[in-house]
Amino acid sequence: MKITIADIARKAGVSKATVSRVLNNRPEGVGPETRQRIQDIVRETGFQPNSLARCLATGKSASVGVIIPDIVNPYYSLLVRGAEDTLKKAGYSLFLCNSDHNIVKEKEYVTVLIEKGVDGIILDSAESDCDCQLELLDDENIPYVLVDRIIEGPAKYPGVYVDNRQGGRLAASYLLSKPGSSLLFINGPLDYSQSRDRQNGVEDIVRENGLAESSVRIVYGDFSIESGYRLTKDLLSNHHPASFGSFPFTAIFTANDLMAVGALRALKKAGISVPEQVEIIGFDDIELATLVDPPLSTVSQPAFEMGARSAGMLCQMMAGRRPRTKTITLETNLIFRGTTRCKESGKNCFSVPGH
Amino acid sequence: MKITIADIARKAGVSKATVSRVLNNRPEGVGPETRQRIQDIVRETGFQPNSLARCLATGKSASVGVIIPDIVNPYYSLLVRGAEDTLKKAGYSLFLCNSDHNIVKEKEYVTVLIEKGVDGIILDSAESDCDCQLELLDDENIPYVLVDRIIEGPAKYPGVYVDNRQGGRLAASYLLSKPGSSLLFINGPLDYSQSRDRQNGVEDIVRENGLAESSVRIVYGDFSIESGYRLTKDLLSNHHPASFGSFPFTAIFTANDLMAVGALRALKKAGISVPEQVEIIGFDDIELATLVDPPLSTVSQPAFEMGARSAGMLCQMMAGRRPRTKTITLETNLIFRGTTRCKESGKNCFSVPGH
DNA sequence: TTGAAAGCGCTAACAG
DNA sequence: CTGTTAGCGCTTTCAA
Repeated sequence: MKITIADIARKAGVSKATVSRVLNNRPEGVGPETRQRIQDIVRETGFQPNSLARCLATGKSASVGVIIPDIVNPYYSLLVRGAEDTLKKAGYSLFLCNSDHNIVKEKEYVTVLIEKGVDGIILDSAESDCDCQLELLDDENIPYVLVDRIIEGPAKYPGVYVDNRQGGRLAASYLLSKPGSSLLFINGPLDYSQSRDRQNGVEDIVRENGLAESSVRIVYGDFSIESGYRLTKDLLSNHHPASFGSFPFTAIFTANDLMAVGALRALKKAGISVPEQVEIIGFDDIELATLVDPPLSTVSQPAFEMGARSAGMLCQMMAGRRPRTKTITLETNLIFRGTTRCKESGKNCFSVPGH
Repeated sequence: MKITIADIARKAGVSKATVSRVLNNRPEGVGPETRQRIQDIVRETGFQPNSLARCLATGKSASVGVIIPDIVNPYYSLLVRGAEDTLKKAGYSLFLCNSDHNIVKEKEYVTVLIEKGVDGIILDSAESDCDCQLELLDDENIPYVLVDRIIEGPAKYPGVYVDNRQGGRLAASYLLSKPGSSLLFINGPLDYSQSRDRQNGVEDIVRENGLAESSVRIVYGDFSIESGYRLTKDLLSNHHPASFGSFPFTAIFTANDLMAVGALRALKKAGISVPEQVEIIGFDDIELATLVDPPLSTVSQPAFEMGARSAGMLCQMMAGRRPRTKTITLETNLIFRGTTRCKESGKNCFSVPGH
């Protein structure tokens, strides 16, 4: 950071103000040949303005913070990618922050980001019942948009979500459509709003179709492959030992793909064929879903788009415009692959046999 | 960004300088009770110093840029995670930049980062024969460390790499250890230094053991699952059609895990059993490697550690110390899983049968 | 059309 | 121990 605007001004025999004007492409206030001369000098010298100084002067930093639980999780890395792409187009840089699902780290990051003078924040919060970070942001008047995880509170916060309840409905409604079907729902921890919503979705279906309570059993994993495996295996061994090769449910729905992969593995190991004997539907549609054998049917979440949309919304807010809508809810989609008997969304998979 | 150091100073009845001293925990120069009083006021008011202003004054920004090809690739996200963790500990924030393997974008980002006043840059470069970005950095006297990809040039650049040649040797030496073995090496594009090095490694083994040239065949994919699949399939169908269920090589080595997954799939589809008929070794050790069936044996790269080490090195440089070593080369490891007949590193898998 | 000057919020000598 | 005084590099009135 050697050469400054003052150097350019001196070389061009003008004032810093004039140089600043051409640097910022202000149409008025500079004669064409003066402008040209300055531009030439800038090019020759390879001068790069110090954006820190500019930010100090203007009060905006052209950077935003993105706080997510963990970039290593493909769902979040896709989301971040979506955000970065649209942010870059709008001229913003991105501070990446991994909270590890830890509300303390999350708050630390919010503080750091405020100090850095970010113009806005995209927050995938670690906790759904705590809005103290948001108070900070509100105090400082820094725009933010929530993503993925809903924070409950008196006020409605701007955010981009996916319709998790609808996703739950989609899966349950397919899996329970055939008479006599029964469902094992491996959900995530209930302190995630996503888990609660998805569960509401499957309960909707049970209720709306007047199904017996016993037709669905809900257990809780921790979103890991291992927990999906273990929970499924537990049911296999607790089941009557004589019935090796059978399973007490006709289908499994899991709150993410990783647990579905675990369940699939447990079933295969027990000699139960998928989807012939048991159908499986996951949630997320990560790349891995297409790579297991058979490829996993799943409820897809548009992670990239969520990142992009939240960034777009934030840009609006940073530009001073109130966004058109305070929250955006994206659709989920049921993707039929190899773990459901129905293989394509095109066919009418929901029709009850015999009708 | 409302309340400033001047406000605090006024409230405490001292000068800005004094407030600055306690803010920065300078031990000397402030009386204990003055210090206490100021700290109290800071706490009450929830004052957060503007780090932009601080940076302008000190000339350092406490942030570094990380440029990688694509955060969606699990290898890079792990690397970034490693960097972030150690950077955070040292008090730095991280600007994330995805270059998409595009040298133009990469240069853009280098420029942006310089303007942002980053204290340093970690660069996983998109091109191995272009060092013009580095000139920029050198001009500005901004420390940087290269990672993963070697940039050739007159000077040796500071960097953290993995011993790709050694990785190639490891795989080839196992795969070619048995008499009569032959190897299909599915490499990546040769304009990647990694590809060249890995190829050198397998060629080393051929030469050192006096094997026939024909014992290894090299083809080139693009690191995608699809290319691994296609390249393997080509060899299957070009092979004598009558010999369905056989393969012209006893083993496959691929330059990354994704292509190995593709190869595995092609083989399975052709009814060739892995590892009984053909052994496979990949490269990288991404999570997916453990999830395919059978789980993939592979040469592991310590992505997280590479990120962490490069960050550590950069911190040294940013602190003004020359790092102990200019380049760090990390070891690769051969991980035996299900696609090799040998299943554990513990056993002497390299012994020639009959000895 | 251009320049002078006053900051943006903080740090860092240098004096008291 | 504490205050004064300059800046850091750029933007932005307000005059000229």
